[in-house]
Amino acid sequence: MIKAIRGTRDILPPASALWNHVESATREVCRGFNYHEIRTPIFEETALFARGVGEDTDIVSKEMYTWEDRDGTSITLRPENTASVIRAYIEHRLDQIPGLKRLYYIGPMFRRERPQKGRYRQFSQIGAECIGSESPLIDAEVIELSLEILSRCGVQNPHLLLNSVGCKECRPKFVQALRERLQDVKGQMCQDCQRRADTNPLRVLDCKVPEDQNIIDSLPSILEYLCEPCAKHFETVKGHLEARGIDYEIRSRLVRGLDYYTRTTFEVTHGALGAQNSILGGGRYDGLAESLGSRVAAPGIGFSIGEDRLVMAIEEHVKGEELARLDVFLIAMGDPALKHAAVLAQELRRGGASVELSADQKVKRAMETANKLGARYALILGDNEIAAGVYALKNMATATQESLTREQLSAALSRRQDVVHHD
RNA sequence: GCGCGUGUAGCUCAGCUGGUAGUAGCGCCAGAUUGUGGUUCUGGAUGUCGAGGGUUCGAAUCCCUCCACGCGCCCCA
Repeated sequence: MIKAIRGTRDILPPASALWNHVESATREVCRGFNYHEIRTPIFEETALFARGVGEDTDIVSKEMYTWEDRDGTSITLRPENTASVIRAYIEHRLDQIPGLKRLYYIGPMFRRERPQKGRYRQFSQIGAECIGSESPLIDAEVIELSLEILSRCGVQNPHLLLNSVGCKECRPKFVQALRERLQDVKGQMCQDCQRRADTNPLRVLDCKVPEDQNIIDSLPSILEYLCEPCAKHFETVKGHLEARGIDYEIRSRLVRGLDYYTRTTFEVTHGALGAQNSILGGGRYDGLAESLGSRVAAPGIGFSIGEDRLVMAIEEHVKGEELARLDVFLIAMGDPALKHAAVLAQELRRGGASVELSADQKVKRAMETANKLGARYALILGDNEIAAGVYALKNMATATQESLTREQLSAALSRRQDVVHHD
């Protein structure tokens, strides 16, 4: 039997209801911030990611799904979406349209890594980008948006980590200083760090080996090397976050894996996600457009949320079963009742209720089914009801049943709907 | 890509040092006088023991390879 390939998975009901919940909450929040959806292709020319994300990153050097198209073009399934968004921005000259471009996206990304909990080869990201401004006010807005999405989706206790990685003026000076310092101390560090000290000194800062922490604490901090404009930018971002009542922790060791980041970088972690505790990552990318070969500047900042991890973070207390619960299981007995019931089902659905018409006319069997489906109500329609012009509505949880007129029925169900929709 | 671990009915698992799978729990199906479920009772179905190969008279149990999943590393969402 053929199975889903490694690192991919099916999302079935009722779990899929959680994904819908997350996505509709996202869309609502984005609309509130005036961010609008952009849909870019799932595959692009390989060069876009190589140049955008960076040749030396792990993503580009070993994690992309790349193949040669029939005309010889190298094509890659997108491993992330920011490069595509910037490409679209430039391609469609969105800089010529008034106002900043506030965009969001939801969709699958592909990276060929070893799958484990919270890491898949096809995974979904929810992201947003604000393009066209270098203002630190925008940094705060984007961070606020990201946290608001998490909050509205039901994530509890997110922890925001904040840093600045400087710009192309000041970061090289820091890397140089770090490299020099590491030459003196790397002998006392773990094997990995000894290797990183030469290959990618910034990565040393991310080391989690307990014995290395004291040494890492003694290493130079990027924040001490920020140039005047970068330092000022960072201070202003912090001020705007505080004005918004957003708590953050400065984590000068926070280095992100994509080459395009400049100045502000941030990450949100969440407990109980295992080794992949990062639920959201983002940062500013003022030089990205230029590195894609654009003559048009497109400074911006954005983030992406791991949707799989977001769902994982909320599934303890947000239940798909509840979100997907059937409102009404409609039991009709006899042919006239069945036809009457079909029309009633139409009306109730138009009123916003979910309604399943029982395929079984035996009340006992149908009630069993209603119970197994977890329906909120069983609605019974037989000769007695038709003769009396009423409907028998049974609350499955309380086992209470009442005879209602058509109007009373609508009222009873719409009251219920309000509750449902607020969750 | 590397290391460790796991893989038995739909799900959770039992199966001791190899002898040919379990009255297991939950679920599922059918019944207990035909307009009422969830608790009860009775009966029933279901597994190529992850896949392939090897050792053996004989393997779910030992060995090899592969696959999937979990944990960690690397890295990231």
